[in-house]
Parts: sequence; structure tokens; C-alpha cells
Amino acid sequence: MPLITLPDGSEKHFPEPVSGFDIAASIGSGLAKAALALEVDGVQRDLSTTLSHDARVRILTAKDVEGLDVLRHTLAAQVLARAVKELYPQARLAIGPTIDTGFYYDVDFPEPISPEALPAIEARMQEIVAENLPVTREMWPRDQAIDYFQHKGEHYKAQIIQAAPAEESYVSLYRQGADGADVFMDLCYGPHLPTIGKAGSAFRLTSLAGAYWRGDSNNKMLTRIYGTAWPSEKALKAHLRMLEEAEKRDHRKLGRQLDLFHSQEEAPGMAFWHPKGWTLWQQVEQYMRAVYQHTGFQEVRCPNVLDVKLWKASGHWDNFKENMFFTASENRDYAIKPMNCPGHVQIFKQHLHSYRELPIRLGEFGSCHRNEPSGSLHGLMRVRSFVQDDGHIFCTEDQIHDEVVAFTRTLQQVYADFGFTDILYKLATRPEQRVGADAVWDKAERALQQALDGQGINYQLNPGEGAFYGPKIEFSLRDGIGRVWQCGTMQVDFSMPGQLGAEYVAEDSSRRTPVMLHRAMLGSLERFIGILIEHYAGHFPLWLAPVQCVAMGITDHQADAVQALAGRLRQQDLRVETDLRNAKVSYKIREHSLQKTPVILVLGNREIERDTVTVRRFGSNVQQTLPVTELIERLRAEISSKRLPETPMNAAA
RNA sequence: GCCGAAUUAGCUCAACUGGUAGAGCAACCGCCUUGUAAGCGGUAGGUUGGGGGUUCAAGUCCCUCAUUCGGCACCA
Repeated sequence: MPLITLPDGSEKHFPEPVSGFDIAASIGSGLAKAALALEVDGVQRDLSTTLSHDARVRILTAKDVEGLDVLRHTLAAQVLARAVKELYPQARLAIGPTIDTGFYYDVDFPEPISPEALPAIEARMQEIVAENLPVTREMWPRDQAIDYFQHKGEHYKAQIIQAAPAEESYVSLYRQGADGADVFMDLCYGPHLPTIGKAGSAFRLTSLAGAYWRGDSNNKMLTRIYGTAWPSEKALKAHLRMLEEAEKRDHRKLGRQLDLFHSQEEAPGMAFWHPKGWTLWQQVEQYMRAVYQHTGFQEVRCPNVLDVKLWKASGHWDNFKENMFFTASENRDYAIKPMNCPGHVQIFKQHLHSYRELPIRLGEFGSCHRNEPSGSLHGLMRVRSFVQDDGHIFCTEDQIHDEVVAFTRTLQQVYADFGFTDILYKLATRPEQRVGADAVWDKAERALQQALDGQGINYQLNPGEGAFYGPKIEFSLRDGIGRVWQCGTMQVDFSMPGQLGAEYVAEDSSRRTPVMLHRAMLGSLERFIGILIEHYAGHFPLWLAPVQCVAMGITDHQADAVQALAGRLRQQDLRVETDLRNAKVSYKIREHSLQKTPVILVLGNREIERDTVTVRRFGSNVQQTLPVTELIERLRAEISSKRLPETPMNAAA
């Protein structure tokens, strides 16, 4: 007779086999109502599952990540799928999994459908939920299931079963409706909600998109219907608000509004940086230049155009020629550099190095071009022309560990300085298409792993995601509205130095090939600045703000004093603009507030008499009058702290 | 690259089933000398993304190219 152990450690004896319903009901009627599925010894099961043996059981509700996932799964696989089949009987269903915010279903429609079709499908979904039919699991012999789906024309489902491991002789199907009802039935691992009504109504269909069958671009493109689903209307609304917020922060929109950059048809995937955007860029670049200096890097600069033979030797031609730009002159073929590393190897090779000199660290802010597929371009986030905080470390195998540790520590500080404190780590190991012997890969992967483990860092393993020349650690940060961006990278490369002929003289005076570490913290500066814009919603901390202060008078009688004040502040390295237009103060305040200028300085006759200035911070309507010398002191302190003011009112003013 | 959608004044957007392209903001010119998120008046601004076609007539329908957006695939 089963002994059920609950997550809090309590135990319940049952005289006979029990279902998940019974267990939930035995704990409380509220839970019985909220229960969506079970977790039995760590495996998700239907609530109807009968347990006859001892087990650790967790009742899943929409409050659990897993319970919500079951809800979303049922919405996709039972509700959306059924609605689509009822409205489009000729449509063929492929797969319908869950995602972070909801679910999608890939469907092969005989005729393309347009986004206008979504409201009707969604309305049908609501009706299906309201019908509240039960959902039950059935185990079918594999061949019988294949026949069933093939007979119905659902050949994608048949293919899915055929692709399953041969030893699985039964597959599970979920039937909607009472015993044997022929309302809707689909292949699914489950679990599902016990009844459709438990899905609730906090869901929306959000968009349509193309998606390749099985994610392979050689296959047919299906239509993907995206939906979002939440435990409550409130949570749904919160999610929709977050999307609105993300839209408001969109760096493309803010880039235009704040006059930071633009792009135009003639240069797809490349940014034109305007004065303010370039000022922001320079803050980032100069900061990273200082980081290079503090961490033993020497900055270099290599040509943008190099003979293709170099790219053939490095392996890039074989792997990436489709995505490179080329040019030719006097019967020689050149490539526009897609990365800096081969150039850095050329610099390394200009001298014969002793092992005593290693590690040699070279850094560059060189412009790289990659001919990214047109469909992948996205604002500053994915561009064809970019600059990385790119560095290469030439070292011995023994030095890898310490270099990785030092890099990780610096990266944490750098991210914190930019306002990011939540960092995620991934270790990506050997891909299928690669160069180098397995023994070398073993060594490289181990070195990275030990460096992470040694620092007590939790990381996720990403098998098969390494670069063709070596494994890598990927560093991601979480932004102000919870999105994760991969920025930093540390890659071990045992191949390229040898292929490009780099070597050093070891203790025993033999010639050896150095290891090369490819590393970047911000990645593409374009993209990182895009992330910064969205993270801060254009409201940059003082040290990054393109224009830190704007100074204005009440009337044009104060113009000279405003100019003089601006001059004084500029002497202190503050970025100051003046607004001497003949307009009301409130008009100018509004404009500079929309521009998110952090500090607005107003001079009237009162201030001029006492050498004071009235300060208004972005985000606050508090005015504070203080001596100019004190203002300078406070602003300089805020800049060196690199932080946003705790509350706008207490900052600098 | 693939699927779908979009492209109208500097910006944000209108223009019913084909029938004279408009508004707000910005710009420019005046007036106002102004104390913390929009003072008042006036002026100018467009080959409706490019090219082709259908039609008496095209922003609107068709074809094509480009770019952008949402995804997919790719991402050294």
C-alpha cells in the first residue's frame, strides 16, 4: 500500500492505490481544485495517474513553473491544435511545445493564413476551454498509432513516431472528451491537464511566423502560431505590460528619439553614429581601453583588408566564406576582415618569443565585417559591421587556467560597472564540424571547466555549441527587464596559432606552438550599446550620458552667465550643452526631459548674484539651488561611482 | 537565405469598397522676456520606398526589386 512522501517531508499512508486527485484532495480542497498535474519521483505525470507504490509526490499547480508548463502544453497541444483543425480541416499538425512565455504550434496549412485569422482561432480556443472536456491518456501500439495518423493524413505525427527509438513499442495519445469520444486526439508525451477548463482564459495568440519542420532549413517551412499563457489574467496583463515596456525601450526607437544613430537603405546592417551616439560609444570604448591597460593587454590595430590566403590558412574561408565580404585588386583577392585574430597572430609572429614573455595579450577595437544573412539583421543587435572589445592571449597550456580566472573576475567587475549584476555562465563543448584532435579538445574543455569550478561558479553545459577551433565559455547578463543577453566569451584555440605558424621558444629551447585564447567581454560594441540603451531605457547613468548637463537661463538676459557656467563645467570634463533659445523655461525643461538629459541647470538673476545654480534631475521635479563648486563636486563623485542616483531627488541636487 | 507583414512630410500617424494626399509635433519667420514637462500667430514642407503593369483614373489592384518589422535557419 503506497506511502506518499510530500515535498515538505510529511508522509501519507493510503490503504489502497491512489490517484493524484485523491492525494491532492487528502491535503485540502483548495489544492484539489488547483491541482493540474503530478511530479512522481521527479517525473511529471497526469493527475489521474494511479500510484500503487511508495513515491515522492509533488502536486503541481499553475503557481509552479512545471504546473504552468503543463497548462501551456495543454493549451497548445489540445486547445490550439483542436481549434486549428476545426477551422482548417485540411491543416496538418506538426509540433506544439511550450516556451518561456507560452507556447507555439507548427502547422502545415494548405493555404497560407494571415494574422487576421488569429482572433477567430483564439475565440474558438476560448469556446473549447469553456466546454471543459476531460483529457485522458491512452497507450497505443506504435504501428497502430502510425497507421492511425497516416490514415488521418497527419503524416508529421506519423514521422515523429517513426523517429522515436525503436524500443518504444507503445506511444501515448491524449483523447479529448468522454470515453472513446472522437472530438480530438493527438500524439503527446504528456502530461496534460485533467480537464481542458483548467487552462483558464489568461492566454492570447500573439503572432504568426514561419518555421522549418524539425528546425532544418532544408525542410518545408511551416506556419508557427505563437501564444502566451499565464496562471491568471493579472499575470497575463503583467506580461503584456512587459512587452509594452520592451517596445518603449527599443533601442531603434530610442536611437532615433535621442539622436544617437541611424541606419539607411544604402548600408543595411550598418550604423551611422551621430554625435551623441558616438559620445556614448566613446565612453564605452575608453572604459574598455582602460580595462585593457589594467589587465596587461597591449592595444594594437590591424588592416581591415587581408589577402584571402590568410583566411584559407586560418580555416575561416572553409567555414565562413559564405558570410564574408570580398574585394579584389590587381589580380589579388582580399577579404574584409570578419575578425581580428589572424591579424594578431601576424603581430605575434613578428618577433621570436621566449616562454618567459608569455602570456602575451593583444587587444584591438578593430572594425569587422560579416555578411550576415539579410533575415538575421536586427537594429544594433545583429549587424554586418561591428567592433568588438576583442583580445587574444598567447600563452602556454599551463597558463590557461589563470588567464580564464583573471578574465572572469574582470568581467564581473566590468558588467557591474555597466549596471549588470546577474551573470549567467555556459560552457560550450566540441561541435560536430571542428578542427583538431579529440585529445586536444579534451584538454581544452577540461581547462575551462576547472577554471569555472575553481571559482565556485555555477554554469550550464552546452554540448556541441563550441567554435570550430575550440571550446568556449559564454557569459550572459540579465538586463533591467529580465532579458538575457550573451555578451562575453572565452575561447580556447589550439589550432589557429599552428595553422598560421605562430611559435615560441620553450625552456628546453625547442620551438612550440602557443595556445591562443580568444576573449571579449562586451562582444560587439554596437550590440552592447543597444543593450545598454534598452537596459537604461535611454536614461543613462551620468558617466555614460552623451549630454550630462544642459544649462539655460530664465530669459536671454542670463545668456552670458549660462555660457560662463557651461565653460566652467566643461573645464571639469563635464559634457554640457547650453539652451539659449528664446523660449519659456517650462518649454525647455520639457524638451530636455524628453531627451532624458540627467542634469538640468537653470540660472536666473538670483543664482547669478550668489554664484549658485538651480538643479533639476531627470525623473524628479525637485529643484535645489546650490553653489557651483558643490555641484561640480557632486557630479564628479557621481560619475566616478558609475551608478544611477538612488533616488533622483537625492542625487547631486 | 526562408515564411508572413509593412514602407505616406524630419517624427508619429490619417485618407470608406480605386475618384483632387491630410493632421499633430518638429522646422522656418514674427510677436511675447518668460522661474521648472508644451505661450500666440504665420510660412513652408510629398513623383505616397524604387521600377514596371492594369485602368478614363492607383497611396489604394497586379508583378518585381530594395529596405524594415515578427519569427525560422545561421551566428567564427
